[in-house]
Amino acid sequence: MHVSFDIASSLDQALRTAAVAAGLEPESFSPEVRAADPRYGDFQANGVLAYAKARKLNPRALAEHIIAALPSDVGEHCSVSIAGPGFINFLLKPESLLQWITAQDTTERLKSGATSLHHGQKYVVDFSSPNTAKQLHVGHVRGMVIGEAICRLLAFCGAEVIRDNHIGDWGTQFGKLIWGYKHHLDQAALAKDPLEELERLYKLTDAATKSAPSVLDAVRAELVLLQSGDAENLALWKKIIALSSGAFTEIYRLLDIHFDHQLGESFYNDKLPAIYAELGSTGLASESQGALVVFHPEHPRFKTQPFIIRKSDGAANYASTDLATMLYRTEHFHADAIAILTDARQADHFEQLWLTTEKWFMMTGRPLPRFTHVSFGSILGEDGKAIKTRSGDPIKLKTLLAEAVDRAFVLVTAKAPELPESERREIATAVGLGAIRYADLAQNRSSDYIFSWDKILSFEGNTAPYLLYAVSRVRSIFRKAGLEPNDASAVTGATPPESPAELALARKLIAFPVALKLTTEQLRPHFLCTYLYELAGEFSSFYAAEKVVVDDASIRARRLLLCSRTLLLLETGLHLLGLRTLVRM
RNA sequence: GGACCCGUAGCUCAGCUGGAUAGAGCGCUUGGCUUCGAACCAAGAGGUCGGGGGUUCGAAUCCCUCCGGGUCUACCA
Repeated sequence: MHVSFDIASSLDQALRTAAVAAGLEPESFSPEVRAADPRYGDFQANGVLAYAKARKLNPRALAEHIIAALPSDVGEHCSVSIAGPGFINFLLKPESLLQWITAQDTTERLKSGATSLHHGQKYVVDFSSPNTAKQLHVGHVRGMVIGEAICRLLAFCGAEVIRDNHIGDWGTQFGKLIWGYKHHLDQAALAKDPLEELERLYKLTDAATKSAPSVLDAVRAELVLLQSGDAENLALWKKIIALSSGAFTEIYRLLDIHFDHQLGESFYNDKLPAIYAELGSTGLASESQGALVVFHPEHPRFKTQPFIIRKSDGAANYASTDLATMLYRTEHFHADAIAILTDARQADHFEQLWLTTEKWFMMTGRPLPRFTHVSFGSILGEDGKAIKTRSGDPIKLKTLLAEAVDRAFVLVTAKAPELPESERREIATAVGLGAIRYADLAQNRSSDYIFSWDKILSFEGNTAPYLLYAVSRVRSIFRKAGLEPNDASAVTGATPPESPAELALARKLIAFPVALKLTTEQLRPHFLCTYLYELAGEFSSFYAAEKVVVDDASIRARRLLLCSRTLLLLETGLHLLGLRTLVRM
């Protein structure tokens, strides 16, 4: 065993080797190496317990055998012990901690270490995917920031990532928009603020369809006309798309969100007849109440709840286009994995989509990619209900982001009035946008979360300001010492960590790969957030306990080394999450 | 009715595919700046992990059941 980037994996390998030598059945032994509670060591292996249990063996005795068979170099790097019912604990020697920390000296080095996690896999990530002609609001932000973070993380870990913004540019809302445009357009308002006017038309028509069935029929007719290629409706459609995409781009730029493709629903329009035909000929789809639907008899609910792939009026819906999208991503992009980000309320739809796709691809002999519906909960107000403005409308994303920056500016000005205003503005932008972003990432995406300005802008706790503050403190040390953080000469001659605070920080540093692995395997960025927060915490404790710039050259070098790598991991991690870091704040 | 998500300290949340004495932050109590940034750090109090069964060496985690909250459930996405 050498001190590799991913020590847990090295230990896993060593344990598997030892297990074979000790006479275990290798295919049924999984070492289960994980980061340990610091009280017990750096890593622990729990797999012996399960193996012994299944065979009614004494787990401690079995652990003894495995340890005795471990490759000899494991012992050079860590002390190994058995504890409790049969845990194997590994405590890295300070010299080995130093070796890892010294080696991980640049973002590129970290990336090359992380590459093995998802090397060779091609991911299509579908995120943001707003509806055309509606403004982005607070409900869109979580998918945007989680999606961007997931893309960056997967790419960092070696995957080839294709980012696709699957814009809703073809659905029923266009029936409404076109009908509204034809009957109630206010030209002056359109010239002044196109999105406001389009939104007004949409709301007006939507309300009208609910009170007058004849309007609903008219709206549906407009959609059918559009989807069958009517020239007038097509021209209107193009105009509406152009107006709204400009507004999206503005926000994407502000939040540093990027796409390789924007293949909206309309892109799949000409591919739909083939889908209907295939699903019909394989027998998966059938006619019901005039619509083309798919039932899943083996499923408790979807045996009676249909997946409607073509509406009774012949128009497409999002099941139609999503099926075409699955096919296109498989055949054209050759995706190994597809991840679609939407809020959890669409879980039914994606479960039906996947069940249908599995059967369809199986019956037609197509390769089946992995699929993950990366769902997430809603953002709630402090009253625990869906967050809204006083008038009951959703909060516009533009407004929310502007308020975040404004609030951060007030805080920055209070704490650092001596900085020039331009710099305070810059800091406020990074802190304000970072706070919104981090709040969306730090909590497990499965649950709803309660939005609170005071909480996300606090300098205490698991927040963006706390992490950015830690970064600026490390930078300050180097600035005061007249050094660059990545200056190798400042850290040459570093001795292994010694004091409790040094050791605790060193041990947190080496756990970075575990956090990356968890995050990208489960597509849950909060694992990385938790890790970075704990790292910043260990740094703060270390900083309070030990003076870094001391006279003794070797002590100074080893503490500067710890600072340098803390900075590297914090900045790398925060950038992967999409946050901008600061030199001063 | 059915399905899915959630229920952990007063509040907001972690707890990594069953592991060691369940952890943070806020709030509360107390201590620490003439010393690299105190927007910080250290210490303390605070829990029947919604209730009840079960599976086993071991359960916040898995199974069953009940309670409470949310979401979805045929032509919106």
